[in-house]
Amino acid sequence: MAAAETARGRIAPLAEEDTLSLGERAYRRLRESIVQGMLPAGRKISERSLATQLGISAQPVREALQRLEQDGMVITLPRRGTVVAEMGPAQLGELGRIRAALEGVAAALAAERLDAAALATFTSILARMKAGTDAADHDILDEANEEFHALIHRATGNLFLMRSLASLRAYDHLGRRRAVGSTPRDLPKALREHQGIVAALRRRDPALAEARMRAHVLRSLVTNGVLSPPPRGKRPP
Amino acid sequence: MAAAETARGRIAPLAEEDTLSLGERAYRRLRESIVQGMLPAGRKISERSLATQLGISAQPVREALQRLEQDGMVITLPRRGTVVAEMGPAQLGELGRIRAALEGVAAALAAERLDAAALATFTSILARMKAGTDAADHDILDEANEEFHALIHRATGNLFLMRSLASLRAYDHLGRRRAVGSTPRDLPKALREHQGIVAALRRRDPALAEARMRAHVLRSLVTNGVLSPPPRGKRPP
DNA sequence: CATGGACATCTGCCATAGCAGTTGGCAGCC
DNA sequence: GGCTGCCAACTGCTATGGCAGATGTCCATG
Repeated sequence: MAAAETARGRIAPLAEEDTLSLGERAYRRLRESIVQGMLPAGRKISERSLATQLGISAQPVREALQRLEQDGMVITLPRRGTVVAEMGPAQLGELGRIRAALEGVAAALAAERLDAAALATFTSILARMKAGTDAADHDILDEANEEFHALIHRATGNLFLMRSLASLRAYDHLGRRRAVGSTPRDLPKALREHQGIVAALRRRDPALAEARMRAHVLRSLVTNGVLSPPPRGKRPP
Repeated sequence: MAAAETARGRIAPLAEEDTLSLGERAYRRLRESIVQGMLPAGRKISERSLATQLGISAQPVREALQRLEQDGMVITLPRRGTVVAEMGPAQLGELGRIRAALEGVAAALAAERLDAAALATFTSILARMKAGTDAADHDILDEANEEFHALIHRATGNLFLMRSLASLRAYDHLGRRRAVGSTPRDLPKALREHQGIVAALRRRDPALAEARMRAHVLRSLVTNGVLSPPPRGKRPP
């Protein structure tokens, strides 16, 4: 992340590398700037000034801000301004629970539509997860985990689901900060959960895949500190 | 009820009906046109021609189309055009299952945050539902049902959830068409489900409220024909 | 008749300019 | 000093124009 490395709140101009639209690039840049910590909550954002900072017009910036508002990351009051939304622990927890539910539905849909090629890819991903777990290599684990979920999302073929989950996963890096160094020894637990999900997918059992995926995401959120209590049912035995 | 009815000397805020932005109005108009059946699937939409039809500029139309693409209702191919997305029964079913999951999360969150005033409102809504069920009055039932869910959504206080559910509920009128005249006699069943959900909310039992809400939405989708099979568990005792 | 290439025309995308509503502050009055 | 009203400087919002890329047609060429 060398390009966007500037003073706090300052956004570097957009590089003209890709063929993506300016609005799309501005959207990704801004979302990254928010979840990374620059552009803190409550910060005022002006279409014009931000446009000059990015070296583009105000129109693509406006589109990016509207998409960010759809994601809940900014709030714009008509004729008054746009500010970065406050994201307290409570709201992060709610978004986590929403994401857990959606990941569950995605797993259920994937269990019905997955083809052989995707199932084979899971074998490779699980192998890398095993290696990363044994070596306690967080880089490998994060990358494999990303592919794991992305593969499931893609397998659903549902654009709405993919878009929603992409928006929600962006919040991950916001709530994970405090627990970055912890992750004591529940890495094997996460591995077993992933294996269990893949097993359910192979059996083409939507209900089981959904239950396991949802439980996995919820537990992951708990160990990462964004979801404080295990929301256990009221029957403790 | 007079809108400006406040304390002596107090002036009520202005209603914000027609102060909506052109982009927002174009978005709602287009979404309505799609779910109502005009603008059928595959129809090409041009920013410019649509702008002249609406009597506005191309920029607000563009914003509306982008939001519709986020909702999955249109697909725009860069430099080639924007077309109304195909919404087959399979996709409508998927969106229904997504919505069922999100409504469940909304019910769970509402069970934790609901205040006394909202709980009192549920009593009134349930009474109207009872009356509508006895009279088999679909207009009353639809309106009460709308308020029922909207109240739960609002109680969560989660903007992301509310936006997503608002987008998903728009598809309802797309899939319900064939079953409009049927609705044989499961109206009492829907009433009991609503009552059960409210009971769970009163007990502040998030897990129970979620399970009941999700089951209610899924069954509603089945009787409306958008979700064909009852996705029963694989143990048919 | 079949085929290929140039041109008119369409598309989404972006830049510029100006509008109307909001805010903050400063002068002027009580 | 405290309050009122005005003005300049913002803000988001919209209109207009023009850009490059994609499409379809038509004529020249084999």
